[in-house]
Amino acid sequence: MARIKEVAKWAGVSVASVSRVLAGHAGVSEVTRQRVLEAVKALDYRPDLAARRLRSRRTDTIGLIVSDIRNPFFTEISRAVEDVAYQHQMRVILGNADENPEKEALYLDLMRDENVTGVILSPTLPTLAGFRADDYPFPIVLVDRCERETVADAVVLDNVDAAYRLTAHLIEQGHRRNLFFYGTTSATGRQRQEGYTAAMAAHGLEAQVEAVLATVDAARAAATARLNDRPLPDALIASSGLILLGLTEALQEAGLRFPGSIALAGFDDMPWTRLVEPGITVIAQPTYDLGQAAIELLLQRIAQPEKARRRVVLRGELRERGSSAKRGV
Amino acid sequence: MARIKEVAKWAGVSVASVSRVLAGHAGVSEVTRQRVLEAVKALDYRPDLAARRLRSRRTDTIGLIVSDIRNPFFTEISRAVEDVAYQHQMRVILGNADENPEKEALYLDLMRDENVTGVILSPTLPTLAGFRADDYPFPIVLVDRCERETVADAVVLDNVDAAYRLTAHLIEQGHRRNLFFYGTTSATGRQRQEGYTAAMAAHGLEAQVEAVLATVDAARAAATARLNDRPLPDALIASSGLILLGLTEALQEAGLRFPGSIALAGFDDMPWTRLVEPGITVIAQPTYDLGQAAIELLLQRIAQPEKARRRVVLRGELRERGSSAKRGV
DNA sequence: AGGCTTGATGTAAACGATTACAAATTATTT
DNA sequence: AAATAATTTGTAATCGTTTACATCAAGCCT
Repeated sequence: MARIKEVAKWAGVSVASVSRVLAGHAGVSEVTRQRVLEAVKALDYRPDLAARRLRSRRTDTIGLIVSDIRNPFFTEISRAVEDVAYQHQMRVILGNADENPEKEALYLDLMRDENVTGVILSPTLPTLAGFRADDYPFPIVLVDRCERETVADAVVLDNVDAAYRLTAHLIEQGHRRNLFFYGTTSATGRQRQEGYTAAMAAHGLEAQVEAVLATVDAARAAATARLNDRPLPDALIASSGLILLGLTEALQEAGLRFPGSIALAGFDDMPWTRLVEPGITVIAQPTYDLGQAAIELLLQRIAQPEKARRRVVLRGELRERGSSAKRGV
Repeated sequence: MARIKEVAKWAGVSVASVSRVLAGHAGVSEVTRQRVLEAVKALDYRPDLAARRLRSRRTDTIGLIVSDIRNPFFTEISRAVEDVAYQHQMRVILGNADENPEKEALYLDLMRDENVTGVILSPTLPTLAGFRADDYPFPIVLVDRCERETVADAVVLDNVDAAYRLTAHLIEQGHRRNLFFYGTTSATGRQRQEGYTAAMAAHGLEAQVEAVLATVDAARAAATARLNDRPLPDALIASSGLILLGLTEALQEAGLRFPGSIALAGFDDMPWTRLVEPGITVIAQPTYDLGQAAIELLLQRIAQPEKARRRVVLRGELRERGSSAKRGV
């Protein structure tokens, strides 16, 4: 394996010149530049990243901490982050925190050990409480989950608005007794619940909410329990994709068809929401865009550490499908 | 930020002793061990990973190269790999090669630059052709895709067997004219096609196969075209989750119900295969186990480079659902 | 008691790059 | 043509560890 020393010797220049050429620094003549490039090619030289990182104190690595990569929402975000990162010759280290604040802290620690250039984080509520980006030795961009106050750069959906529109749509379709299921561990659940409640109130309807763990199983169990209510709710609303899956399973197990027996709607457009007949009405999140925006915001923050905090808010898209069809009178 | 030097001074020992204690090396007395540990805690010392990696020439990092993390199959594999890796204090670098051999080569190059300890790779067919693990400066474990010859450590499904069983099941249910869709870019498609063909032949039936790009869109388009055939096939079989999704969409768009108009079955059990009524019959792959086996195999290979090559073969599980129900005579 | 292991510790040389600084060369100005 | 500025190059220090090797003390054996 060739080292910078040998490249320098081959090209008949000093190691400094080689380093300068490879770093793209100015102040090196065209003739040596060419000679160095030739030597690099001839020897198939690859700079040793460990050495570079040690001396330069830059790792060109960013950390991505999410709850679970298997959640399609985060899968897509991770893909976006990786795409952009690699375009900028940066690496990504992923952490699955499983909605567990301790694991989040653990991974943040690990990111410190790795001396990452920056972190993208989708925090649980406990971590978010009292969170200050300044407490960390690297820039942090929050994604998906963030309280109102601008305590860190963030990229989020307009959750209140999206939930409002989804709920209003159901009401317009004649569904009045709508039961809202939301996850307890993330800030989005709360915000979406707010939007739901506001929409209900705006139409003079009483809000009914059910807080559950943000997992498929918990949602299914909670829904199954509520399906014994009489009269049945007009509609179930899920504040996330995992919960929507749980509700759908519960309805199917209970033998309830939608929208005939009960209407259904929720967040996140997944492959199957179109497929489950007659299609499930959802708010589609611009997931890839969220991830892309997050890393681009992070890269900007890295380039300009003193710039004012920013908060990017994206809008969800209502996709009307059969599951919310008009209620017969 | 504390350095090893300061820890040594605080503890009243040499840097060598500190290093030895932290590396867990033998030959250090209990009293200095304790003193060093105390100092580490007091100064909140974290060894600099770049320096460590430079000097020790070990990165404790493994590379994972798959086609697309958004394919649930690989999402799950990646989660398994990361879980085990972190348990062993190792990092994971992910590469999405998008079924593109050039990108695969690019990521393999990148892994070399990163001086990774090992790589887990799910190669395309072109990369697999003439692939030799020995050509790389790190151990490689193939996952999911691998030709017969043992040219590298590998963890795969028994694809021929699984496809055979799936096809045989359909035939037993009375479906005789079964059309098999498989992806052209991966070795699994071929192997599954073999199993399918063998099962058809064993029952005196003629195989009918359709090779498509392994994407949802390509599968949907190909299926839509074939749905004009008269008479219709008795059943469609998909050789992968993405293709199965495409077929399902095509059937739904064509207004064909299964198993009434046509039966359906395929590979990969996904959240929605249960949900799309009356449920889709699939071969469930032990995805997490595949990933886990792959990294464990890799770790063993790293520990014992000279050990004989190994090939782990896992078995798929047939999950019978409504979509393959008995055909009325 | 003196030589010989054994075990614990310290010293200093790596690892392979980047980069501050000095030196050398060339171009520009007066 | 000398003085000055600008550009290009090289030397050597440095990043923070690990680890080969030397050293030293203590225990054991004859």
